[in-house]
Amino acid sequence: MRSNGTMDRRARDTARVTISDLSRALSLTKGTVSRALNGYPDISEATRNRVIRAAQAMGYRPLSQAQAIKTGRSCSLGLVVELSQYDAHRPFLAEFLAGLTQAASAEGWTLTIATSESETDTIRIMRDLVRDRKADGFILQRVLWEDPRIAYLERENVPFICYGRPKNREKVSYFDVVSEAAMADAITWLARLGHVRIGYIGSAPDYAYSHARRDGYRAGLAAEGLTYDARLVVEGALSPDHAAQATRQLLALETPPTAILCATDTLARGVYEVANTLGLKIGSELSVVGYDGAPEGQAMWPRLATFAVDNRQAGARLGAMFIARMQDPEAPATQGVIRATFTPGGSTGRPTLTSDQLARHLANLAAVTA
Amino acid sequence: MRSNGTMDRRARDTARVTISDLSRALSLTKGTVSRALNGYPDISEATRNRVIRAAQAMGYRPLSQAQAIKTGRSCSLGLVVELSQYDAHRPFLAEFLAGLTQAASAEGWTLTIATSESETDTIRIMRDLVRDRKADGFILQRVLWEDPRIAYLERENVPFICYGRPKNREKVSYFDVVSEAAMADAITWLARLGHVRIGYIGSAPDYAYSHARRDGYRAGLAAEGLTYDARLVVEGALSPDHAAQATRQLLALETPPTAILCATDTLARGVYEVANTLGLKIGSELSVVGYDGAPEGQAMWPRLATFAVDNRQAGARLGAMFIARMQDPEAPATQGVIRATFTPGGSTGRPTLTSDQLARHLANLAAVTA
DNA sequence: AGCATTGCCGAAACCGGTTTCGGAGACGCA
DNA sequence: TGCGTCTCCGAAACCGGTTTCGGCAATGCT
Repeated sequence: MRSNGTMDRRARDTARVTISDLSRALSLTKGTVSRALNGYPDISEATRNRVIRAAQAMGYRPLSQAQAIKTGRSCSLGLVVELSQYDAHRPFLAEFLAGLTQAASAEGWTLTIATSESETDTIRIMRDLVRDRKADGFILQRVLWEDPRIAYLERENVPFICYGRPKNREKVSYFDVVSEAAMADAITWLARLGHVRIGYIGSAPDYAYSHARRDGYRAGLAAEGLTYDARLVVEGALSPDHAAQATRQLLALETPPTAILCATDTLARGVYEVANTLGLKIGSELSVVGYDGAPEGQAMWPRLATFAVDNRQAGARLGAMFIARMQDPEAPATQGVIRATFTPGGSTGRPTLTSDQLARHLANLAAVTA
Repeated sequence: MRSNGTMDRRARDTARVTISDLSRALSLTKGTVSRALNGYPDISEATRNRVIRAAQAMGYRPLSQAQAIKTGRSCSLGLVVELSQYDAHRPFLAEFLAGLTQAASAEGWTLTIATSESETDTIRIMRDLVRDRKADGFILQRVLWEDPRIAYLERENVPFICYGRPKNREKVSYFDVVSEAAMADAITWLARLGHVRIGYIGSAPDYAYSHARRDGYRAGLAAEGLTYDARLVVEGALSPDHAAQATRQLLALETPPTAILCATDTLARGVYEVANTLGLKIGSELSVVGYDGAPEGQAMWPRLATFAVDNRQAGARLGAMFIARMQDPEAPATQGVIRATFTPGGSTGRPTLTSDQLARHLANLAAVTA
């Protein structure tokens, strides 16, 4: 048994070709081979090529842990996902990880992932990870408008990159989906259908994306020549329940919205819930638009019109940007964006009732229920 | 700039206390300290305690990468998630990772995660990960009934543990949720409501869980004294579209089911879709039960009755089991299970129509539509 | 008292790399 | 021919640990 184990280890070890094997085969010293492979200028091109060729032929790959103890870099990017009460289920993670790991493994990097329960927990975990050299830096997702993680990492001089655009974004590297454009597009879409009063349910202003989406909503109204009415806006919703309450509030207005734009698909669930219990027909008597392209939107009936986010591409871009940044720390902050793509659904349509008619209809429905 | 970077590195390095620091403070050699901490028998209890106490006081934590190059163990467990066409969105991942990383970090381990696009890709990635010592072993999720990953890892003698129970499970370590019990419970629940003809839509038999759920369905029928009718069973569904087709097939029977049990929540989406387009009232004219407790079930209307799976606990248990196994490789395979918890929803109710009445009703609806 | 054990620790090699330093040889130039 | 310079590589220290080996002192035993 025991001997079996050791035999296996030995078998695996002999399978691995070390820098000593390589140097022996080339009749060079370890040091020379190392410098040749790492691009030191004091190696002639001839021997450098000879070394590289031999390394390739023998299948040599440096053991990153051995490098790490001298260089301090472990070639692994860290991701600490914070499990808050509301967005733990967000399924974007799988696709995002796919992109990240793909970009990482393309460069020979790996992804070290950890989870935390709170903000302070996150920072503690990040500290431990860099201290133990388990991560050279971090990808920050769900960035806050004023993110303590950014403050911490900047102070400690640990490399990082954001998925999202925080408040003071000039010096930080980020990648993001421009959801403000999506929100504006949604307004255009709804306005062309004939909607005049369009409500908005936004999420917590702590998050960076909340700002972008709210701004997009206002920009869209302006572009379509619709007047902004503060009563049509409810912000700070995080769960379907919050959104349901917001929906009831919006529908209780004397001139209620005929369409509601939600900052996330999850919030749209609350709108559906209220509409379904009231007996309001979604897609005609009330139009709804979400954002995220989450599978829950596909589970709704009628299917939720929303904006699909390519989280995989985001992950891939973020990973590539991060690694490039680690390669050349002198380079300035890199920034990039993509757009979300609209995916229509049965949840929008021409308004069959005007705002006034809708108010009366709601009164009737309430009377029937009572 | 450059000097800035090096200064930071030095600052971080001095912050880290090495085994040499510790040995110097104790007036012992590195070797003695190392053996003391690693439980070698040739160290007196007195000095061992002295060392441990000092280590704690000085905040010494061995650098895992340095250990790894000698021991071969990197104290990181690998997870390769395979992004198949259908279950990529499954949101279980976040909770599962939470459990895994929690268990890992409790023991000072980390989680290295990678993604792959196919089965052969997965095995290639696993091979690279152990070769480069980025993972000491693997957690296998979504295990297949006959899983090539298991065959590979057993052959290569790489430690692993399964989330799920494959075909030949005697010698493998696993943890699983006993979905067969849930399926049987679902039958009981439906039978008590008055359902006699209960359909079943199962997923691809490749997956290990498909077997458990199908068996549970049959066991439930037997327990309730209901006869098994092969025509009420459709298997091999992977997407809502497949499930929709299966639903149409079941409803076209001369004596259609008044309730449909689905192997997953995702499949239930297909049932809803057909019912909604036909105008069939879910929860009265047709009852539906799912499995997984996915958020999409909460987005459906009426809310899907399903079985919630505690993926976090599963992750935590799997992580702990794996690490324990690595600590003592001689130990026999460990195995454990938990049960899913039923979460009622509006999708089930007493059948307002018998099977025959439902068939006539469906004929009417079809006539109206045509 | 003499001798073989045993317990406990130091010394040193080792793991797989990186990095510094110094020197041999080729070369240019007077 | 002599000398300085430059190119390129070897030698060796180092990183932070682990593990083997050997020896000294204290014990047990006759």
